[in-house]
Amino acid sequence: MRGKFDNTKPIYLQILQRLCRQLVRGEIKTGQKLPSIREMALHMGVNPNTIQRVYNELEQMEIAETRRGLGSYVTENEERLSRLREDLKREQICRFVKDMRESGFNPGEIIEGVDNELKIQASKEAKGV
Amino acid sequence: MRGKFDNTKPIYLQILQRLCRQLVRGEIKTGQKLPSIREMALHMGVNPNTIQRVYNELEQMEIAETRRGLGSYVTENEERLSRLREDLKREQICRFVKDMRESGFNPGEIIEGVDNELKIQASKEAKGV
Amino acid sequence: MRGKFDNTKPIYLQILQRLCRQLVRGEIKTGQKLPSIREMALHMGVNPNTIQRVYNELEQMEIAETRRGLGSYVTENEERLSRLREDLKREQICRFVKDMRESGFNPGEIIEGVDNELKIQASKEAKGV
Amino acid sequence: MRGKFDNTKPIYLQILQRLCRQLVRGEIKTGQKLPSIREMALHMGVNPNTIQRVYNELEQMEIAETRRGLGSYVTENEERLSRLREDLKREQICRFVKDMRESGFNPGEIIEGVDNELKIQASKEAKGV
DNA sequence: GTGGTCTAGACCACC
DNA sequence: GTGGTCTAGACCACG
Repeated sequence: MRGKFDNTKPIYLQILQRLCRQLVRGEIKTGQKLPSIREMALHMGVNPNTIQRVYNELEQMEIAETRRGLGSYVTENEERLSRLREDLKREQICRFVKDMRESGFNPGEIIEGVDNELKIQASKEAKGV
Repeated sequence: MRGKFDNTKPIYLQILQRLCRQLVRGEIKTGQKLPSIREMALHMGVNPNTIQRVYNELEQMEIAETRRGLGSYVTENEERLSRLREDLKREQICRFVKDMRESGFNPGEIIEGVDNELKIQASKEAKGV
Repeated sequence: MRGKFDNTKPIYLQILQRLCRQLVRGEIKTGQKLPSIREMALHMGVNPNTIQRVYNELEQMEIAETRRGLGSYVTENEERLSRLREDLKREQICRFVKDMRESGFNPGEIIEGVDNELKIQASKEAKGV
Repeated sequence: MRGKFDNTKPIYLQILQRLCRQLVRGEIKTGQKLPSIREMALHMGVNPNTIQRVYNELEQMEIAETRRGLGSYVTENEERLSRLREDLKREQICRFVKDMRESGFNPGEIIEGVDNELKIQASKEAKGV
C-alpha cells in the first residue's frame, strides 16, 4: 500500500477523497460500519493518527458519526449522500473548466479532449477487466 | 498583489503555474526576457527567494534559461513550448477524467456537465467584459 | 565540521557529492533512513535550509525519497543505485579524458600519469593508516 | 558561440581554461599577440569586461603581458609555458585520481575506464575528421 | 544590476 | 518529532 500516495498532497486528504468516492459510487452504503481506526491504518499502511483525522473530517462533513465504544458509522441520511455526490461533481467540473480556460484552451479542444480521454480510459478498463 | 494567493498551495507553485499558463496562452513569447527576480518579487509582493525558486523550476523544465548577470530568458525552442501546451492539456484532462470516473460519474454526465459549465463560464465572462 | 568546505563551490553541492560518494561506496545502503534535516545540519555545521536543498536534489535524482513527518529514505531500488555508480564513473572519466585531450596530452602521457598518481596516493594512504 | 558555456562555472574561467589549453597545445605561440579585448569579446559572444578579466588573470599567471596601447602578448619565456603544461597535467590528474578514489573506484577500474575512454574518443575524432 | 548562496528565524501542516 | 515554505537580510561573484 505504501507509495500509492501523492507526495504533494496530505495523505489524510487523499484517503478522505478515496472514501468519499467509494461512498459516491455506492461501494460504501448508508448506515454501514467503517473499519476501526487501527484496522484501516494497517490496511492503508499509515499512521493511526492519520486515519483519526480522516474520520474526524468525515464527521464534520456530517457524512459519518462515531459512536463511543462502537466505532464509526456512515450516516443513514441518504439525502446527505446524494448532496455529497452533486457537490463533488459540480466542484470538480467547475475547477477543471476554469483551469483549462485559464490555460487558453478553447471549448472545442476541451470537449474533444475529454471525450477522447473517456474512450481511452474506458477501453483500458475493458481490457484490464 | 498580495492576498491573491491560495493558502492551501505553496506560493511558488501558484506563480509557476501562472507563468506556465501565460506561456501556453502565448502571452509570453519564445526568447523573451523575464523580469528580473527582484522586479518580479516586487510585482508579486513576494520575497525574491520565492521567485528564484520559480525561475529554477522553469529552468529544470527547460522552459527558461538564466544567463548570469543578465537575467532569465524563455527558451527559443518553440517545439519545447508547444510540447508544454500539449503536456499541460493532456495532463489536466487525464487527471480530471480519472477523478470523475473514480467518483462513479458516467461519461454522459461528465460530458454534459463540462459542456454546461463551459457555457456558464463563457456567458459570465461575456457579461464581465 | 565547519571549514571543511571549498569556498569556490556551493556548500550544498559539496554535501550532495559527499553523500553520493558514500552511496556509491556502499557506506549508505538502500532503504536506509537519512538523518533528519536538522540533525544533519547540526552535524555539518550548516543551516537546515542548506540540507533541505541537498535532500531535494537527492529526491529529484530519484536516489532518496522523503516521507512527510517521517524523514528521508534512500530508495530501495538497487538498480537505481548501481546506475548512479556507473553514471558517476563514466561521467568523471569522460570529462577527465576530454579535458586532457583538449589540453593536448597524448594517450601515453595520460595513462602513465594516472598510473603513477594511483601509486602515489595508495602509498600515501598506506602510511597514513 | 552562445550556449557553449557551462552555467555552473564562471564564463571567464572557462575562457581562461580554453586559452591555456591552446597555449599548451601550441596553437598559441610564445610572443604572439592576442586579439584585442573587443575582438575577442565579439568572437566569443561575451561582454568585454569578461575578456578583460581573462587577460588580467593571464597576466597574473605571468603567461601574458599587456603593453599599453599595443595590446596583449604571450610571454616569450618558453620555460614559463612548459611549466604551465606540467602544472596543468599534474593538477588535472591529481584531482581526477583523488575524486575517483573517494568514490570508491578501485585502481583497476580506473585505469581500464580511462583506457577505454581514450580509445572511444580517439575513434570518434578519427570519424569526425 | 543580475543571479546564486547562505543564514537565521519563523510558522505551518503532517505523522 | 518531521519536512515544507516563506521572509528578511546579507554577501558574493559575475557581466
